[in-house]
Amino acid sequence: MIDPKLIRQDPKAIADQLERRGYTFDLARYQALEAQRRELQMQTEQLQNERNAQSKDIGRRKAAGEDIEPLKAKVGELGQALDAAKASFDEVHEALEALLYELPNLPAEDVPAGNDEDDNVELRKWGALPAFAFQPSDHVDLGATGVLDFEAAGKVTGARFVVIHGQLARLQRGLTQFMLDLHSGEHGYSEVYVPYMVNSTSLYGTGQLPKFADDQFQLAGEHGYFLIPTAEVPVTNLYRDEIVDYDRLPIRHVCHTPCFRSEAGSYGRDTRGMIRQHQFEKVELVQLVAPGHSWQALDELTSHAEAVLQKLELPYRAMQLCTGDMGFAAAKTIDLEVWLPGQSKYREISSCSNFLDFQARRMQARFRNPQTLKPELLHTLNGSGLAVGRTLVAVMENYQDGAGRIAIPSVLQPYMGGQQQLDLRD
RNA sequence: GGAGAGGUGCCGGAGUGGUCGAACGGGCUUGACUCGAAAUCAAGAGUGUCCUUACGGGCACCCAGGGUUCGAAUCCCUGCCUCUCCGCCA
Repeated sequence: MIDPKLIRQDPKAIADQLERRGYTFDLARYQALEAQRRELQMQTEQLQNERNAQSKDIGRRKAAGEDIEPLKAKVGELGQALDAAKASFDEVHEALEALLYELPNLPAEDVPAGNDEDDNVELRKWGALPAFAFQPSDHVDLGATGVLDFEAAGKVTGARFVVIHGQLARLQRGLTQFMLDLHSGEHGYSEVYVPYMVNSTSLYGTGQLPKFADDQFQLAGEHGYFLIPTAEVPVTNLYRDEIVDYDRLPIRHVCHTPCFRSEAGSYGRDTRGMIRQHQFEKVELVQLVAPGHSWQALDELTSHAEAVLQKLELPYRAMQLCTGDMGFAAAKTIDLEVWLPGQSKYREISSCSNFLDFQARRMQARFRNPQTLKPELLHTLNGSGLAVGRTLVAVMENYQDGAGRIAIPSVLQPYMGGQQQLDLRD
């Protein structure tokens, strides 16, 4: 969440910055609530002060053997006034908190203004687009031999799931292994295994709740746990309510999990194939760093995700998201889009964001400043490195040979028993 | 699933109704000693929040939420979590 002090200091400036990303901050409502909060809080605390003082006095007089009954009655009345004041304060305070929890992060200054993905800015392109001597197929047609079975998934579960068979399933596993090995071996990330279900507090921490409850899968039953929409949630929340030593920074984790998303509100989109599924595999990069290091960390994290695409020799471009296309918690986001010959389009395969202290404030994820010895909020970042399902799609489409086979990128061959190609008809 | 024990500050660990934001020990900071370090000695230091230009002051926080009371770390209820034993089980 945005620093409440900052908002109090200059609500108009905050409203202006939020307006950049298309969010209208209800200034009048905020200012009314804030004025009430201030008044009621001062009143409540003063009453509390009085009650505390008089109760202590009772203690003293009792010890001295005095008659305390009249005093007890008097302080009892004070207590009732206090309860009433406190109830009003709680109500206003809660409303104010709710308002603040729904505010998206402020976009960083250098984020281009815009409404949607059409206003995103291309930062760079990498790799030559593959030239085919034939009309390239998309992954659905390539997998139609049965290795990608959407019908079976529909029977077993429903729409937006997939069953992957044989060598292709192995290739997806190989991709996952390759990414984990690369990030942990060469990029300095520590691998971590986490629960695939989380409690609601964790989702508040990273910002999926309260606003995006519809995007989550919640389990029935007494716990009401949620299936994770991304490893970002459990991994970042590892540091909720923690004060980490400065010399442990930066914290870097790589984590492979399945991700579960309801995809509410995207009913008509990407219904074909495995681009948009309710369940997909992802290797996630998460960093927690000292403030002041986070912008550099974002560049590094992005380059780590790019390294995967480069080693797989998949052409891609890096896009800076405009204010209107960024996620709720992000101050700045760079998307990586991989080339998909089957669609003749670049499609998102990674999204790398700096959240500054927005998530850390919600989570109270802090470190101890070695100079002041005081706890301060960390900065959090994350990015896909990469979305494995979509990477599998990209490998299939870019490495197809027009005869039902796909070449296996050389970095993946060790994970495929040394095979150089894969026959989709097997 | 059954039975029991427990959750206190950065860590360990006292505290069973008032003067307890919390003994004691460790760790930490500063100073003394030292060429320097270690050891030792002395002093200091929780977190959040509100008011205040500041100085300073208030309030809250002993797992969480309720309750009893003039007053709760301490008593009662509920929940969550941890540990031990029995049963079951991948």
